[in-house]
Amino acid sequence: MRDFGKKLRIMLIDDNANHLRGIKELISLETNYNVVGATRSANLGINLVKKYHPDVVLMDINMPEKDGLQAIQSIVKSGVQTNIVILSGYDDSDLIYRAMKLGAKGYVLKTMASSKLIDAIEEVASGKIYLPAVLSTRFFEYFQNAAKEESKTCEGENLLTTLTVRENEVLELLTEGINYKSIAQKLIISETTVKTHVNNIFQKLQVNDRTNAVLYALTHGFKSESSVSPKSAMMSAV
Amino acid sequence: MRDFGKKLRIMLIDDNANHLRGIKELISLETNYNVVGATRSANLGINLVKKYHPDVVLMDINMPEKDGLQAIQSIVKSGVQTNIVILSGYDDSDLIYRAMKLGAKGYVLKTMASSKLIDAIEEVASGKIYLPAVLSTRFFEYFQNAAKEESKTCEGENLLTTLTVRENEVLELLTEGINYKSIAQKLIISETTVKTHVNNIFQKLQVNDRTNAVLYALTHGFKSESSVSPKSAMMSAV
DNA sequence: ACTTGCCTAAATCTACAGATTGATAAAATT
DNA sequence: AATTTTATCAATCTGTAGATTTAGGCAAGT
Repeated sequence: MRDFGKKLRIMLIDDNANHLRGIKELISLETNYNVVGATRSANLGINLVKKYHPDVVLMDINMPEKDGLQAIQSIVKSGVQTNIVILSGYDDSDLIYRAMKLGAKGYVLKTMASSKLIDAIEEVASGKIYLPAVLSTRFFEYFQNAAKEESKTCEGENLLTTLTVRENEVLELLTEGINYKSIAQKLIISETTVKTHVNNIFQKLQVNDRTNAVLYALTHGFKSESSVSPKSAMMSAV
Repeated sequence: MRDFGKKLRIMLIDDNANHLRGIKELISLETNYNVVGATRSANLGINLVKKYHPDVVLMDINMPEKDGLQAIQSIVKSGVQTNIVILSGYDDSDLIYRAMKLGAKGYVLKTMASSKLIDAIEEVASGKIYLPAVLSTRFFEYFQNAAKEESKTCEGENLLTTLTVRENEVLELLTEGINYKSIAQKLIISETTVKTHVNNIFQKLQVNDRTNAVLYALTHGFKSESSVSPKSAMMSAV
């Protein structure tokens, strides 16, 4: 939680000198903020963040030297506890999506009123997310679209449901890339029995080999019985 | 875009009779809304939505008969163009996450001021997302956490980067579950060359067979060169 | 000129995958 | 009681996967 007794330490990163100065002046007007760094270089900015651990980082996302998204990643990966607010000229849904996915806590357009920037700083500093309604809508455009695409692969008579309990067990081991012999040992049955099961699985999943069986399983939401917590495994797009 | 000349057609689904009545009365106070249906049954509600195509569906997410999340899924799957606003007593981050992922356009807590509900209706009816700041923060708690978990699997010296261009091409075909002969035909090289590449891939990825190579590729964010648009493939958690 | 890395390829060989057929016994359905 | 499904196993056979070794051509860097 934010300590109102102390000034918020803020870091600015923007390759555009004019913007940098403008923002700096804007923030200087606020008595309870303290600009601990301002730089036009993304790489330098990242190092400064690591050194000074600011409460909030205001960062442009369009920088020539280093991609803003990469910069977010670098800072997040570094483990420094800070709150990144993206300053962007664009409201592309996928840019917003990626920035937020990488761990940005706020996103503000440069065209927005400067008061929004102050709002953003306050919100993220107190552990909240700041994403104005317009940008939130943009974000969800991408997010829900991606989710829809994904759900398509799970649709249409999921053949996995036709598998018996035993076949599920076998398939689970198959998806771990284990060979017949090891599967037989793990399930304490003979290797030929395993082969029988695997063949039945192939027929049910309408594939010809284990690689395709595993692919089918993974792209159709196969979950092992044992795994209680459904591991999230959203991917790519980053 | 919303046509302000016509009244917004609204559907209510809430298993709690008192809530249902309360919301109905609340909405009736607004002159430009038209409640085209109100039911305590989730299943009936879904059918009513299919029949009457309301502009907005206000739906409780805690219903005994059918899970609210499933209800969202049913409506979205049906292809009916409508905007679902979730009414919930809980602000669990994963509940919000799942509801939004399934395609809900708004999320309002029952404890919130009734004016928020009106706001939500207006926003979603005009194609926007309505997610109050508190709930947005909750949503991103889950979202960013999931993304972090995911990124872990991609971390640590991604061996995929060590692959040559050609090896990448071969690996891509491997991940499609194609055999040596077909790969050779597709790349117009001999089968033995393919084997050589595959063996090199195995060594680089530190695996012994194609199944494990494919598994490694899929769990470490393998992307083919050709795929321009990064297909999102976020999964599970639903 | 020399080294290094990549793509290509052949030959050989072992081991495992996968197809096929057939059979038994228990369990669940009807 | 009769039938179907499931789980188990055996034997056989073909094909492919994958390991290994050797090697030529080619491009890029030292």
